[in-house]
Amino acid sequence: MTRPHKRGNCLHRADLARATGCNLETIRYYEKIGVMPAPPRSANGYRCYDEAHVARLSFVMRARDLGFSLEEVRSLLALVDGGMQSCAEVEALARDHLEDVRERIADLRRIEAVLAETVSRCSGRDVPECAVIDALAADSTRNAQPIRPGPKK
Amino acid sequence: MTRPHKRGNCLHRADLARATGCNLETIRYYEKIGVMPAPPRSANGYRCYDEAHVARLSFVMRARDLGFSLEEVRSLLALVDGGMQSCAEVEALARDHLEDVRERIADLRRIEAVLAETVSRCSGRDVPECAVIDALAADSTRNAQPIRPGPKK
DNA sequence: CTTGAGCCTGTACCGCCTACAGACCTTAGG
DNA sequence: CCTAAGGTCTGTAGGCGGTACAGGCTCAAG
Repeated sequence: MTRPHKRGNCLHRADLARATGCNLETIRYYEKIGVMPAPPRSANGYRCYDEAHVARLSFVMRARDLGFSLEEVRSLLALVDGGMQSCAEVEALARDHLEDVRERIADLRRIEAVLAETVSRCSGRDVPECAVIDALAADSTRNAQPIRPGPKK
Repeated sequence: MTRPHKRGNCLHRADLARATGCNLETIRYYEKIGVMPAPPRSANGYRCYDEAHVARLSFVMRARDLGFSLEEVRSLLALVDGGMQSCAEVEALARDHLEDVRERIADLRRIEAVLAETVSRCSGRDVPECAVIDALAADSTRNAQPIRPGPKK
């Protein structure tokens, strides 16, 4: 055994971190913002976690992996904790999030297209003309107003 | 004319904001972090911008729209400012960024697939069983270690 | 006894802004 | 001339989602 500190069947912070793959400090952070409950403490003041905490933090981590914001995670947890009369609410939350994800994908694909097209026009030679710079410098596609638009009340 | 304040042919912060679509406060922020140069001031202490500032900030905004980080923007600007002997360096930067964008898309598509599949299994009825919750609670796919892995090292 | 690991707390920092407080200046209207 | 409205200035706080470090305990092993 390399493990120090006797523990009365309780998991310390590092154990919880290892069990869930969560960063050590993040556990404390989640406690501070109320995503994880403040666990009981053992006599020395150490946090004392159990399997329920492992399950909850794993839940949180999986939700985060799927891109749910902490606010969304909080909502999910509230629905789970609240006896969960309704799968429908959870589903709505997940569908909203799915919509967000799809929008982000669409945004990135637009960016990808512009970027790929631009890069493809690069000569690759060491000359002062640069397609990328030109594309960025060209006053096209951006949504700016003309300067001093005249009497605009 | 609705515009207050006489200006000796100089653009004030709000003018620059309007001309570029940039947020007013962000201009000050970009100056603070060195992405925009500190402009000359007129007698009253107001920042005094010109067309060159409009061009530069537009450049920055377009790069940001394409998802370049401010650090990357700084590099692009340095290459532009440095006489630009080499389009190759700019191209490399843009290609790297394109790679990043593609990876982010791939990540999001994986998330989308899981989310869509999970949501599709929802009953939609007001019942305690919920495919989303089950999926999040199931101790599958995440990269955690077993608790107390015994003598390790 | 000393060393080292692990834990505790609080706080600062990261990127990228955004917003507000409190002061000053300018201009138009009465 | 005075006032009100709006622009500008500065510094600083907040927000997301953490991450990291300093300074101080406790604990177990050598």
